[in-house]
Amino acid sequence: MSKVGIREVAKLAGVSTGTVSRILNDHPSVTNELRARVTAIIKDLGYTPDPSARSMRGKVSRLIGIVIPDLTNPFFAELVQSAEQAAANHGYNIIVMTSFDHAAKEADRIKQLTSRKVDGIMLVPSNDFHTLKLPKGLPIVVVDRLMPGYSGIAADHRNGVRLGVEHLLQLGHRRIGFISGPGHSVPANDRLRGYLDAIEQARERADGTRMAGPPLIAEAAFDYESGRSAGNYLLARARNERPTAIFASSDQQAIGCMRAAHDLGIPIPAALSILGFDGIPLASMTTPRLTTVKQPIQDIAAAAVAVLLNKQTAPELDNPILFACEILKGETTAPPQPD
Amino acid sequence: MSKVGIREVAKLAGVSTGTVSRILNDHPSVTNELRARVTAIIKDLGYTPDPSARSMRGKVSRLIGIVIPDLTNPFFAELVQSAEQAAANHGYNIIVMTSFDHAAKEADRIKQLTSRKVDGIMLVPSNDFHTLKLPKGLPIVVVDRLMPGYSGIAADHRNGVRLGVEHLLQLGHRRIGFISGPGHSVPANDRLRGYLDAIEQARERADGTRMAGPPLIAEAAFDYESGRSAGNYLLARARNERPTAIFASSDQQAIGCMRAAHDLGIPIPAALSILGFDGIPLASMTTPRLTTVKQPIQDIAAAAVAVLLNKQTAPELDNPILFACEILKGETTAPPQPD
DNA sequence: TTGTAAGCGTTATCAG
DNA sequence: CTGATAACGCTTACAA
Repeated sequence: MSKVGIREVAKLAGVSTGTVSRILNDHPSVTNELRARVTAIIKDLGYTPDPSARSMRGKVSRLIGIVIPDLTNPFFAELVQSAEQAAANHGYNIIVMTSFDHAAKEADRIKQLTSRKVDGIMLVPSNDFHTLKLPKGLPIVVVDRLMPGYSGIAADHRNGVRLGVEHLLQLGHRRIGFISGPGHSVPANDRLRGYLDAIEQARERADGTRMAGPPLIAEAAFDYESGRSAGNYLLARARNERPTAIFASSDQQAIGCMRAAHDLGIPIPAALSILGFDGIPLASMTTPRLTTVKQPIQDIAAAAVAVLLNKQTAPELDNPILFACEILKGETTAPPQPD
Repeated sequence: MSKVGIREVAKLAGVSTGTVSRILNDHPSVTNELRARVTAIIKDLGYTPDPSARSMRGKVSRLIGIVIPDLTNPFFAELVQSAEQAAANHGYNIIVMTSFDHAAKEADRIKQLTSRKVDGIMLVPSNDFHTLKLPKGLPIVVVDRLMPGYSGIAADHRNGVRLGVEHLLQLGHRRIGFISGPGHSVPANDRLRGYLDAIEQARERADGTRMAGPPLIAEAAFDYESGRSAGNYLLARARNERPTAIFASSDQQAIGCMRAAHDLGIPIPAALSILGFDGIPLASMTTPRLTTVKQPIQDIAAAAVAVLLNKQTAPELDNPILFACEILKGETTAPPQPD
C-alpha cells in the first residue's frame, strides 16, 4: 500500500528516477508526451512523494510555520484558519505555535521552526518582543503587529479607526470617547493615532462646533474585562459631560464596555453609541449587535502566504502592505440624544 | 551557524556518529560518562538534529496532525492550543488542518498527514463522516465527537448534562426545556440522552410533583442563530405553559436563546433560567453571565496527546476515555417564579 | 559498550 | 531531453 516510491514509478514507466523527479517538480525540460504517460502511472500507482525525503535532499519542506500569541483570540484563530486554506491551495501545510505573548517562548518556537526547515514563518510578534534576532535566509513575514525595522502585512488600523470616527461624527457625535489598547502594542498605537487624526481634523473644520474637552481616552488591555473597566471610567460622570459615543480598540473591549453601560443603566444605542474594532464573529452575536470596523483577515492571511511562497514580492522594510478596513454596521451606533 | 551536523559532534567528542545518535535517542546502552561529555559538546555546538533526516531514516517525525471541523469555533481553538502545549512538552509539533465539516476535505487532509509521516493524528470527525477508511498502523485518536467503532477521548457529555439538569431541578424548576444539537451528531445525542436520563429519574422520584408535559425539546444546529430560533419556538406559549428553564446543548445556542428571550421581553434569570454547555470564554462575556457546563478541554487535549505518544494506553474500542464536566456558575440560573 | 557502514527516498549534477 | 549517480543527515543492524 505504502511501499511505492519513485523507483517503482520509474521502472513501470521505463524511465529513470531523475525524469520522474523532474516531472514531479514541473521542470520545464520534459516532453509533454512523456510527462503525460508518467503522470498517468503516478496516479495509477497512487504514488505520493515522501515529504521527509524531499525536504532532506532538496531545500523545500512545503511547510509554513505560524507563531501567534494566542489561538484563543478569535482574530488569530481566523488568521490561522485562512492561512491554512491559502497554504493548502499551494500544497503547503501549517505548523502552528502559540507564544502566549512571551518573548522567550516565541524565540524558542522560532528556533524549532527553523530546525524543522519550514519554508517560511508567519509571525505575529509577542508584545514584549524587542531584541529577537530573526534567523537570516528564512523568509519571515510579520503580520498584524508590525515592528519598526521589519517588513510586514496588516490591516490599515490607523485609517480604519479614522473611518470609524468619521462614522460617529457623521451621526452627530461630538464627545467621542476612545478605549485605547495597551501602550506598548504597535497596532494599539496605530489605532490611537487614527483616533487623534480624525478628532484633530474634525476640530479644524468645526468652525463653531465645539469638540468637548474632558479626558476621553482610556488605555486598557484588549480583553473584555479591561474594556469593561475602561468603559466604567469613561462613563463615570454627569450625562452632559460623558461621551455620547465610545470607540473601542477591539471588539472584546467594546463588548465589555457594553456591559459597563448596561450596568450603569445607560441604554445602547439610545444614550450611548459603541463602536468596536476587528470584526470577529462574536460581534454579531451580542445584543444589540455590535457595529464594528472589520479587518480583512482572509486577505491578510492570503497575502502573507503568497509572500512566503514567493508568489508575491515581499513588502519593503518599513513599508508594510496595508489592507483597508470597512465598517460592519450593527445596532450599537445611532445619532446622539440631545443633552 | 547551521552547518553543524552529527559528524562534527562525533569528531569533536572523539566518538562515532552512531554513539551520538544513540545518545540523542536515549538509547540505554551508553555510558553515563560518555553521555554527559557528548551532551555537553552538543549543547556547546548548538547542534540540533535535522528532523527531516530523522523522520526519513527513522520512523519518527515528532509531528502530530490535528484535523478539526472549524478553528473559528472557540472550543476547537482551545483544544488545538492545549494540544500544542502538551505536544511541545514532549518535543513534538502540531500540524493543524480544518475540514469545514466536509468529509471529502477531511479524507484529503488525513491522507496528507499520512504522507507527512506524522506520528499520530488527533481527529474531530466531520459530521457527515461515515465511511472514511482510517489508515492502519497510524495511531489516530478520535476526540470530542466519538464515533461508534472507534476508540476515543471526550468529555462525558451525558453525565455533564445530567449534572446541569440536576442543578435546575434543585433550584425548583419542573418545566425544563432542552435545545438539542443536530440529530446526526454523536455528542448531540449523548447530551440529549443525559437530559432524558435526568428527567426520567426526576419523574420517578417525584411522587406528587408533576413534570410538565408539552414538547420541551427543540432540535437545532449548535450555532447562535439556531439557538435563537429554537428558543423562540420553546418560549412561544403562555407563561404558565412555557418552560421556566432552558438547557442548551452549546453555549452559542444558549446565547442565541438569551437573545430570543430578551426579544420576547422575558427577563433572565427572573422569569427564565438558561444553562449552556461547553464553557467557552464567551460564556463569561454575556450579560448576564451565562451559567454553563464546562468541558475540561485541557485534560482532553493532554490525554489525546499522551495516547498518541504512547505515554498512555489507548482507550479500547467502544470504550472511550471520558472526562467529567463541571458547572460554571454564572448569573442566568435562579429559582423559578411562581406561575 | 561502541564503531562501521549500509541505506532511507529524493533531488541535483553531470554526462550522453 | 534524459539517464546514471552521488549526496542529504541520520538511524540501525551487524561486528568488534
